[in-house]
Amino acid sequence: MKQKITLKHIARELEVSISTVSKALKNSEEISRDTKEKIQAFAKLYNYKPNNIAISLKNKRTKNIGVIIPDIVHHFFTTVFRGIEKFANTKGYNVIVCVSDESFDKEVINMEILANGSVDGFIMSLSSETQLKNDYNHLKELIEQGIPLVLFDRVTDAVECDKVLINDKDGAYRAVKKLLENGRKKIALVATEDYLSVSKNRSDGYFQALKEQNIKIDKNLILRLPSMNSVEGNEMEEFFKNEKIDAVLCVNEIYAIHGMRIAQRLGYKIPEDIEFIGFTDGILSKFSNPTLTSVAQHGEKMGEIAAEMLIEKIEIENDVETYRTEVLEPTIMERESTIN
Amino acid sequence: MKQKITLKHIARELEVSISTVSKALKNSEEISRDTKEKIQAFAKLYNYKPNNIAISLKNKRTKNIGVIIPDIVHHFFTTVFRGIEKFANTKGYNVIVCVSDESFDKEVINMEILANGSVDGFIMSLSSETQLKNDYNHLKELIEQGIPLVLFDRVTDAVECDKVLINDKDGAYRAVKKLLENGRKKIALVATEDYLSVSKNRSDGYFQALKEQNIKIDKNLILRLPSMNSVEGNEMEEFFKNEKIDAVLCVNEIYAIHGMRIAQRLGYKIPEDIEFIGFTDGILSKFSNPTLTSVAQHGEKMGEIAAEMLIEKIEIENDVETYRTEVLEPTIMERESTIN
DNA sequence: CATATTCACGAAAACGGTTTCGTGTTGATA
DNA sequence: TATCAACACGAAACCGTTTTCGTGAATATG
Repeated sequence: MKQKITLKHIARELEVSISTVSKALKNSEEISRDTKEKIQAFAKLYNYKPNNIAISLKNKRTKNIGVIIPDIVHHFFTTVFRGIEKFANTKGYNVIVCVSDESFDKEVINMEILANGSVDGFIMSLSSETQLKNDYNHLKELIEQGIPLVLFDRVTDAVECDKVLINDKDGAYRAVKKLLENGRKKIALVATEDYLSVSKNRSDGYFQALKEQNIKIDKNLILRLPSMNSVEGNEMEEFFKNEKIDAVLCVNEIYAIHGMRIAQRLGYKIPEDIEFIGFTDGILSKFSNPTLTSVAQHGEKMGEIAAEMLIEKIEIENDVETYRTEVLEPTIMERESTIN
Repeated sequence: MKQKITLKHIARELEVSISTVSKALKNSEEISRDTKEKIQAFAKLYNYKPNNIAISLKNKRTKNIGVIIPDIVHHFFTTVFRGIEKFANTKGYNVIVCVSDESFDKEVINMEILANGSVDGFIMSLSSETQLKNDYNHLKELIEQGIPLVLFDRVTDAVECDKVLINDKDGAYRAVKKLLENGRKKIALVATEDYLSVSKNRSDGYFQALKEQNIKIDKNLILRLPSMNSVEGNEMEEFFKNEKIDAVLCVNEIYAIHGMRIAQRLGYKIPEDIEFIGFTDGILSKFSNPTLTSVAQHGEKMGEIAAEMLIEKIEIENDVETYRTEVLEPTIMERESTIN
């Protein structure tokens, strides 16, 4: 087992000082050609690589960024992560991921652990519990300490920092408008509780599109489900039985796919009898039967932008406190579940 | 912007030495009650938290583990990652993720970067290019340096280290056996090229099950596709047109879902005319139409075990070089695409 | 009263680098 | 020959901890 070699080893072996070795390896003008060549050759031979931790301690830069997301087994978050990772890598940064599991406490703990020197900044999307509690002190403290933070997708107005999100409201608005243009009259909305910022925004878009056409909001056409990622229970089945729905906007893929299956079982033909549009243009939308028209959120792009914003803040010297909010426009991916 | 406080600050403020502060905060017996209380109160007031980097440098332990996977936008890998992250967190470890993107070079580079002090050990799944090149020197060097490594899922016999994988061959074997028991005669296999260890093992299970029933392998019943995650081109369509296939085993979900759609378009009824079984029991299997019978790989469990193995190796003092290979048994999740 | 213990704390080294500043040697210049 | 700059290198501080060892003062012991 050959141990990692350090400057000290090289210095001792070559009978020079540590500083000389350090300078020689950085090709400093201070050191003579001969000495440099000797040291560099030796270093290459023994495959010397500087210790990242020591360098981090010295320049107070870790070249790590912390990413805190509610869930990793989730197509949208992984696409964002891919964007982050790609961009970060090109800039020489590594990514430490923590999963908050939609829990406020975990979010806080993860943040505290990483904030003590492990990372140079954070990219995060709020856990649902955090949004429910509406408590953002951990984020504010971070900013107080001068640690850069970029929020994406699930953001809040309560803290001032860089943000990147998609225009959820507009996405929903355009989706509903499309359904209206297709002649649909009874457009349903399947959403989650409103404390989730994205769900609220999407609902707002739905309302606006209807209002513009002077269509009264029908509470019976709106279904609110408790959990984001599951469709346990038969609320949805009851919902589709009771109504003469001819189109549905769902705030995520799972609701839409599940809704389509129920509709099909109940004898509806998609898209002839009932049209479906979902959010989160993920793998399910592309492979479902029929394929699902879906509002694409451009996760990878979002990740790239978030990483770019963060690294810019990290590497900037002066701390002018100016924050940007980047809003991406969603794209409606038309597939078989709507008439196009 | 309040700066992070250090031992030095506390020492200066309270007019004691740094060592005294350090000891007091660790509740050392060496320090008097009075002094300890004073220091601890001060530290709490100013929210002192030790600097992780300094501690890492001191004890040569980062409490970070590096995870290198071929892709993050991939259900199986994310479930494994979740298992790793969960277990690691309970043990006080953080996880740095790098994506190799199926590229050998990226795998090597990511490894080298992290190996210089950033992590205490690695968990990884080989990139396809690495398996194709069959070059594992980067792994061997790692082990040479005494850095623990755990390989999962896509492993190799060429390097000695801890491994955790599922019995792919047996999963395929049992899947095919089930199809045979259902009376199927023309069972097709849709796989990738054989250099991917998992695809090869699954093919082997397919062969074995057929051989046991003295069924001759029919090359026309085997389709090999170039890419893991895409189904571009119409090879599959041609494949299903030309054959009198009555059952299909696919080495992943995407192939299976795509195959089912084509079969349906061609007028087959699933599962009456043709049965489908896929691998990777992911989100598609649960939500496809019909739902897909699938070989579950227990990714989360796999991740937990990998993390447990790694952390054990990290924290063990003596370096007895004894390696384990843990083999998980897959589970066949029966759904609508087969007759159960 | 002299010596041995205990107590409470500080000095300093160490982890592995970077960087500033000082210094002895060389050759050029006056 | 005395002076000076350039050259090539080393000493030491520093980043923020931990930990060993030493030490002065207070107390206990003979």
